[in-house]
Amino acid sequence: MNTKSAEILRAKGISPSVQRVAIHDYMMTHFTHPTVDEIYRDLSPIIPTLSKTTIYNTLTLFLEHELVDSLTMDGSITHYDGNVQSHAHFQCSQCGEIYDIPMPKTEVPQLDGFEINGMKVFYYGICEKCKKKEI
Amino acid sequence: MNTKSAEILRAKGISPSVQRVAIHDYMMTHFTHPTVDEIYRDLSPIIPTLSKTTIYNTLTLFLEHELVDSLTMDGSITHYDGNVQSHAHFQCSQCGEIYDIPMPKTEVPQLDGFEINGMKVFYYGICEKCKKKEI
DNA sequence: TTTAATTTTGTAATGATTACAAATTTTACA
DNA sequence: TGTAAAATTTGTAATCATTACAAAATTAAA
Repeated sequence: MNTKSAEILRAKGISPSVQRVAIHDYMMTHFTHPTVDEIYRDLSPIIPTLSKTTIYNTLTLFLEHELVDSLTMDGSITHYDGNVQSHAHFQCSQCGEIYDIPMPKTEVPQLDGFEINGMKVFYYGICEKCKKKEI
Repeated sequence: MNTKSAEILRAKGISPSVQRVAIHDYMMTHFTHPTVDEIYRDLSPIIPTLSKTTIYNTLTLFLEHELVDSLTMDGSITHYDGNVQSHAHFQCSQCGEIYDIPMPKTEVPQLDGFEINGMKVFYYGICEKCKKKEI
């Protein structure tokens, strides 16, 4: 039971159950943009009764409290990101890996009457590793 | 049978079947970011035997030939866009509608050894229509 | 404690997408 | 033009991610 995660949850008014603390701690130590399945695979050995429904519920709760972010870069699987600082993402179309990259500076679009409260920037291409394999 | 669409397909080396021409023509006249279901709903009265599988296959083919673009803004449904010119998108979190907006100018990120060949920019917020309803 | 509220769990349902094989249509060319 | 081969479409079934839901377990409150 990670005390740091428990405190962060309590500070948000979220009661720190074993599952929530474990998932929060996982997200704070794995900035690998995991999917629900990956989290389940890694945590179920530690919490044998853990169910995927709990992971879905918990991540939705964390999203509402802005403790995590979600991204769907390829139209099928939702990835979660424990890094909620502003940054962009790059996905390699060869190996599928998602990399964090700095958020490019942009002017805020002028949309009269629209309220903007979020932005996601995705880049696509081939990563260095896969580039090297090509040769 | 739209001649213009048939020609565009032929120019790409795609044989212009009735279904492909109809779907292409639909995308060139409905810049509403339709889903497969919406396309199916609108075209099946015209082509009664049309199947969703064909729509999926055709859109995948069009994606490969860069005749359309796809976007998954909310993690669940894939929307297709007949406008392949560079532009960004805004989705209203209230009504779900997707708006085209100009692509903001950005510096290209410096990623040594990475090959970038695509970029997607999504904004989220509340659109003018829903803003007015709030009052 | 006892009760109420919250949280988790497992199963079933849903919804989008893909696999696949049969049927149909199109294309190539004799 | 006729025929065979290739390409395309179709419908159904399967898959995969996600959600619904109600029962069980846990936690909090009185």
